[in-house]
Amino acid sequence: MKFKKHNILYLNLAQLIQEAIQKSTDDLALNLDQIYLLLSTPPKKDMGDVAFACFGLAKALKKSPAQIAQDLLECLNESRLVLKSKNFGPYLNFYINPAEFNKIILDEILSESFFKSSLVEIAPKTTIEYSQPNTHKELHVGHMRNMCLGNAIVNLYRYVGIETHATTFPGDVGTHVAKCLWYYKKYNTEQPPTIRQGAWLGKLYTKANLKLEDEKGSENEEKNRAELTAILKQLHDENGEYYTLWQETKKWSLTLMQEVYAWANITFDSWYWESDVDSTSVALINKYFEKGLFIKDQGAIGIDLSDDKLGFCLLLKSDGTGLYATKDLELARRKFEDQDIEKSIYVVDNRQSLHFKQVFKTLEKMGFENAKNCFHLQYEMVELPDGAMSSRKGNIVPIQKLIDEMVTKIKIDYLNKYVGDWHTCEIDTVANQVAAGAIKYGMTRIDSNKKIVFDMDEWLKLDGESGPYIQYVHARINSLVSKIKRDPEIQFELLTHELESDLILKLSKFNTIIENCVTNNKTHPLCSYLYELAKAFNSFYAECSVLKAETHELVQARTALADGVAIIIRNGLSLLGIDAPKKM
RNA sequence: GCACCCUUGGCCCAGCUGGAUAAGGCGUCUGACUACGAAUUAGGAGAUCGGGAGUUCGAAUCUCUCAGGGUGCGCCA
Repeated sequence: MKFKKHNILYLNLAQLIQEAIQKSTDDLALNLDQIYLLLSTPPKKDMGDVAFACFGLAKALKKSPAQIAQDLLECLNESRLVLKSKNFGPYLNFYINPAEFNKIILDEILSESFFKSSLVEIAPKTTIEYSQPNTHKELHVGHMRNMCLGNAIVNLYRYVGIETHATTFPGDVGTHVAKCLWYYKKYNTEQPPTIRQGAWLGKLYTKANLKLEDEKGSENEEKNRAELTAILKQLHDENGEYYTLWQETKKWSLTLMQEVYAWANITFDSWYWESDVDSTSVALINKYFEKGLFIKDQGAIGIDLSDDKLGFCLLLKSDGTGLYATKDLELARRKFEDQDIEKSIYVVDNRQSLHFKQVFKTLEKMGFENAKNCFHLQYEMVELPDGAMSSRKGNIVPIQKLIDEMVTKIKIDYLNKYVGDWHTCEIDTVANQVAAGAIKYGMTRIDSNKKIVFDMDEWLKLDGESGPYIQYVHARINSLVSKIKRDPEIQFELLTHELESDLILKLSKFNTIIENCVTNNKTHPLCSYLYELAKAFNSFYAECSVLKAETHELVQARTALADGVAIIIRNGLSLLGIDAPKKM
């Protein structure tokens, strides 16, 4: 995808520099794109607001970068956006003219037109698949990372103007289901609870595993295996008591997923169930086997990808049934053909790296043109301090446990003071919004290729760099802004304090940060940005009084600035799937 | 054995599409509230960016190599 040059300041300065280069030499013409990309931020405020590094021109001009910076300085035209320019060694730095810049940026943000235009020039229609939980298992904080990441990426893609289809692919078939039902029918003595049956079911799955593990090597091992095979056959043939039980219990798991999605405010444009692609995926493989693309080896069917250094990809077991890759091929076919998409993104943890390489390569060999536009967006796992989480072993932190503890903690530590003052339901709403802020920010703020070691006590601490810190700034601004009646005309040029211009410059970079997130499929740059913005506001707030500013006009201008910060925060948090409460 | 990912102050983490003095958070030490909402803020101490080599005018950033940690590699999903 290709982005427009949407940063007004950078575009303006790039044009200015281009003119200066043309004026100073005939030998060299840099295009606007190149100059635009060479602009950066100086390390210190007193060195200017934007820097142009001249190193790249040195070779072509046969002059030192420092000399070039000086020469360019002399050739610079006037610009209303630039107060002054100065060379610092090899850098040509610009000081923004607040009289002009403040108004351009804040007008756009306050009218919200800043967020409305598409940032991309070319945008392939994209499907993003995320959240592939298994039924009959409990959702844990590892699934939460996937959901938060996937949802934020979808939001970011849509924000920049890419037509995006969000889809999910839950696993409702397989041996894990058989194990769970086996235990339920034969050994469970408890009555299913009336609420959260899905979580209870997940615990049965763990018990089933422990029992099977326990009886390994005993006289029961063979019997257990035979029983599981029989259950799988019933599920496959779609009849029998286990099939009925499967239908019932699958609903419980679905309810669990829907509760969590509803809490996290996540929706999908389509749901693909694994059971749904099961039989057609086998047919698909057989079709291509007959065409001669796949080979039979030791009774099983697969594709030899060793020429591509991807080993052998097994597609049909010797009993004729499919595997994970089998279903992913059929699912990909449906996405390409049913949804008419050009690009396909899979948000799945990095253990599946080889799997997706094999699937994408196989799709290519099957003749799908868009196979080259498939992308595995991988992320590292969420682990516990004593190692990996495993539903099989039962050492997991369930999502609902995290949510419950977080909500409770927020009510006790922060919202208790409003009891009697606010409606109970209002406290409840805000507690959930703040909990979501903490959890979603926590899940998206770390680079996706770093693992997260989950420690409940650490997560419940809400100070420092956190979602609630940013939400708090928003709430505080909301309270501030509501105290002032706004004039129709604001004198933005009055905002000349260092902390004010710093804030405005940061605000202007919002879309550039988003561009960075989308090009790299990352969420953490947006998190860092919002935190830095919130922090910069707090510094401003501590130093510059808004309500007690010296003049009426300055009160107005600062209020408008604060409002602009709140608007950026609100929009930025919403891309992370986080609400910004008006009070908290 | 092969492949991929990670390694930055006591702990966590940003910077990695090469550039100016490596940015934050937690913890720690010292200050600021009868408040424009302290879920806040001002400041101090704390880093040979895992080791080594190379490319470059310039490397936390790119290449190679070594070490440590993690993950994956045909009948689970």
